[in-house]
Amino acid sequence: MCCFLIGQYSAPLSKNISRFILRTVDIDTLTHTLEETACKIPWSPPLVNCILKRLWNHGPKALLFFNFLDFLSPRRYAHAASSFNHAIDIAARMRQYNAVWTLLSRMRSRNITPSPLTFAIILERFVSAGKPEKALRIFLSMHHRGCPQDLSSFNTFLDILCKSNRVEMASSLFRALGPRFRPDTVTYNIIANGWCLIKRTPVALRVMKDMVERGLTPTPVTYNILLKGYFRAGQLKEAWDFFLQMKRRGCELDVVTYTTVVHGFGVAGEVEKAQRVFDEMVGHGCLPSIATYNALIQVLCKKDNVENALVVFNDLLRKGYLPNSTTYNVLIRGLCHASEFDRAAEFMERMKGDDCEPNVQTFNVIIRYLCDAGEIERSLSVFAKMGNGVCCPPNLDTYNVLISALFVRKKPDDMLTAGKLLMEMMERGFVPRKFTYNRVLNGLLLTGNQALAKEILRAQSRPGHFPREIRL
DNA sequence: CTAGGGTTAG
Repeated sequence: MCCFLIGQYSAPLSKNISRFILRTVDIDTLTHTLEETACKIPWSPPLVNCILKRLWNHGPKALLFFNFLDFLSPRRYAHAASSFNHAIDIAARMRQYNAVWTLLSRMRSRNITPSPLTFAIILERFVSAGKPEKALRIFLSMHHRGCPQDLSSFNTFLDILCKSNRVEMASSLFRALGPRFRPDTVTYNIIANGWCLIKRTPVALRVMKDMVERGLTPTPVTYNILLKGYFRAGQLKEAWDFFLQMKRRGCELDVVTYTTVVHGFGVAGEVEKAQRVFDEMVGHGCLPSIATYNALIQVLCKKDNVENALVVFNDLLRKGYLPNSTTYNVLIRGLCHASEFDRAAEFMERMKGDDCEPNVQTFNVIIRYLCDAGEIERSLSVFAKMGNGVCCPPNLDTYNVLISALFVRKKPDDMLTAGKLLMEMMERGFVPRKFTYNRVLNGLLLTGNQALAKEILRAQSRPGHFPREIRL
């Protein structure tokens, strides 16, 4: 009963708590209030995870909150493994690697074994921060930290490398360690997909052949990977032939296959062909999913016109499909692209009715297009609608788009705004690109904003600062 | 977060 209630209320409760945390600027007030109210809140892992997700784009506060709960007596609350994973993910994204290791060892001292997921998170962050060799060392030694290496963690690591365009490294690792882990179909699919991601479809085909020679049977997933690869590489004819061959040979054509083809032809400008494949799939016993609709809508927005996309949107509603946030974001982008900002705003309102709240992407699209149209003020007011980060915290993209837009007109005031945004993003735990950082700093110095420049320099010297370095 | 399809421009 108790669990049921907590589960039921954890969404609104997490919203209130995370709003309070985001709103409170003063760290001592924050800590005191948390201390005073902690005993009245029914902490549970789902609730804590919910809050951590809402604080995702404010890393320092997320870690502060995590840390606060971690120091309550274990009788009152003890973090679950999943919460540790979230905290580790957040720390790693802020590139606070010391904090990552501290959290990992604290996890073990609380008798929680780091799971393969914990390591997947760590490996992913190191690879995407441009440190694949470091990631490799971590992978090779993870059994010393309580997590065994097996085929599935090997596959995960290969996949992480491939998704960050490190196929060559994945491939040589595959050759070197393959015998030890006994690769399966999944392993081969991951590597083939890796080559497809960098448009090397012939190599992907070779991997597929190797797989067959090794006695493994390709699955529908394998074929879909290759099919998508041809489209991505711009090999339309090969893609079409491959699709026909799949049909001829009686391969299972599933909804993913059709979505790939609709999207592939559409973005290549062959809208009619995309539409035809979309129309024929039902006759072949395959119902479109919302993703298929999203693909078609995006294609019409990009290569045809928004009004036709809206026809398809109304059609899916009539058929009883539930649009998701991607559906709305695609349409909103289409409307923005046609400079229909007011109608875009209408759709943003409409989202709320369909229980998909506008998300960061929604805001980012509108902010981006407004900036492109030179409407900086309007863009900033949409940014302010993110509730100063209380409703929908901005992410790295939001700041990047806005800051670079502030360099277009040569207004001194814009530099001041850019400086404030840079300061804010750093307070929220984002690591600005060197280029952005230097550009804003120079801009501030040239426009006589020495004070703010100094403040930024001070903040820079203590990374992850809010309002002082988070101690773990 | 052991593999495949929809969101961001160029």
